[in-house]
Amino acid sequence: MEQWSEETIAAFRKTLLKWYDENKRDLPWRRDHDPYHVWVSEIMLQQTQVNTVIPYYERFMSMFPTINDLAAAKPEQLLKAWEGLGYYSRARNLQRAAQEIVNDRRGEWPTTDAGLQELTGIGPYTAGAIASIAFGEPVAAVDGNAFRVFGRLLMIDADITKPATRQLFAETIDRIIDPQRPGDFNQAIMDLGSSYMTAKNPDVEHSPVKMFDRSYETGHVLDYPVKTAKPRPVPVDYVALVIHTPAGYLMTKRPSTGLLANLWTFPLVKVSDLLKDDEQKTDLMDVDIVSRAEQAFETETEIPVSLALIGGRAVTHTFTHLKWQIRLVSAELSTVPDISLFAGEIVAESAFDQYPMPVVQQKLWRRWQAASKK
DNA sequence: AAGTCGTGGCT
DNA sequence: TAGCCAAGACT
Repeated sequence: MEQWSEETIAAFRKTLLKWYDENKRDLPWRRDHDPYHVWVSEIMLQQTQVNTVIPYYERFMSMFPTINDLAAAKPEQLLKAWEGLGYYSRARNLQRAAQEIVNDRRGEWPTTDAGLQELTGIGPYTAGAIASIAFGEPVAAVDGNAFRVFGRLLMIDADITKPATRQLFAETIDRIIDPQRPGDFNQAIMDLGSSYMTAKNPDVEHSPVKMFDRSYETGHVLDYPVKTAKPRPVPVDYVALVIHTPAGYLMTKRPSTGLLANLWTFPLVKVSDLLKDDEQKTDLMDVDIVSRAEQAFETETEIPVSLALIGGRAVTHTFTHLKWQIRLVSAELSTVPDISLFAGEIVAESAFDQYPMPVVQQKLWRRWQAASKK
């Protein structure tokens, strides 16, 4: 990898910050340096694009204007505000950290990189971002942009998917960051990484720092940053149970840990759980799926139902590591059953907007609506 | 160290 | 389409 002289570092800072001063994006969380504003935006922006975050951020700040409002909010209200944004543990950890600050620290923020990392949900990147932007600490904020920008500028050959590599980048950037304007420096790197130095279609020719870009000079822009590919999502078959009663639909709240924690969906049964140990999934016809789902459902709930398969292709929903393929089966009940043994509620359609539901449930609902209107 | 944890955009 | 990719943290 390249090593920059003090002169090069000084020139880079000047060039980068001049460009930033003239071209920085006007984003809702850049109106001030309030740590609460910086923090909420940084959590939302984890693995999420700016354009997706903006409306969530605006709505969130109107619902929870201060950290005290967030600390005191009902968890279900918070989850509703996060609905559709994904990585829902972020919302839970956000409130935990708010309570840590409000209750344990008398409302006083830690003001250092190290202190911020002690808060729930704040890791090395987010701590660096808050410390530099809100508190002026000259510390790197090593996110995907920093990996990409400095990986290319300096042609750093370390694999960024390996945890140990983060330290190498942090040490490298800590020597380059402008100690007078660390927050602006880090944000300038982010703006650069989302404009001229994107992953797929970079425009280095017009980049303000192209003179500093060793990968451009040598024709290896797209070879950086170095990373190993992630495994493909694993297909998993499910059956969704659409139980309609005069009072509404049977809905379940997912467990408080794991995928889509605490969100509400139609009851979902993994098809492999319906099979005997020696049976192969491909041996079963759809009618078998229905009868077995029925048996499993009544065993668990004692709710008498007669299920019918909703035809057509499965609803598919892909997560980072899983690909759910869901077939719908339905039952129309003329009376409201006793669900006291069932971990869920019967929810009127008019009350759906009060329950946080993941996107996959919204897909199932649309498919059910389309099928039931035929 | 390697898996887990969402969603939408883009090619 | 299928496969990346996007301001990561936690276990």
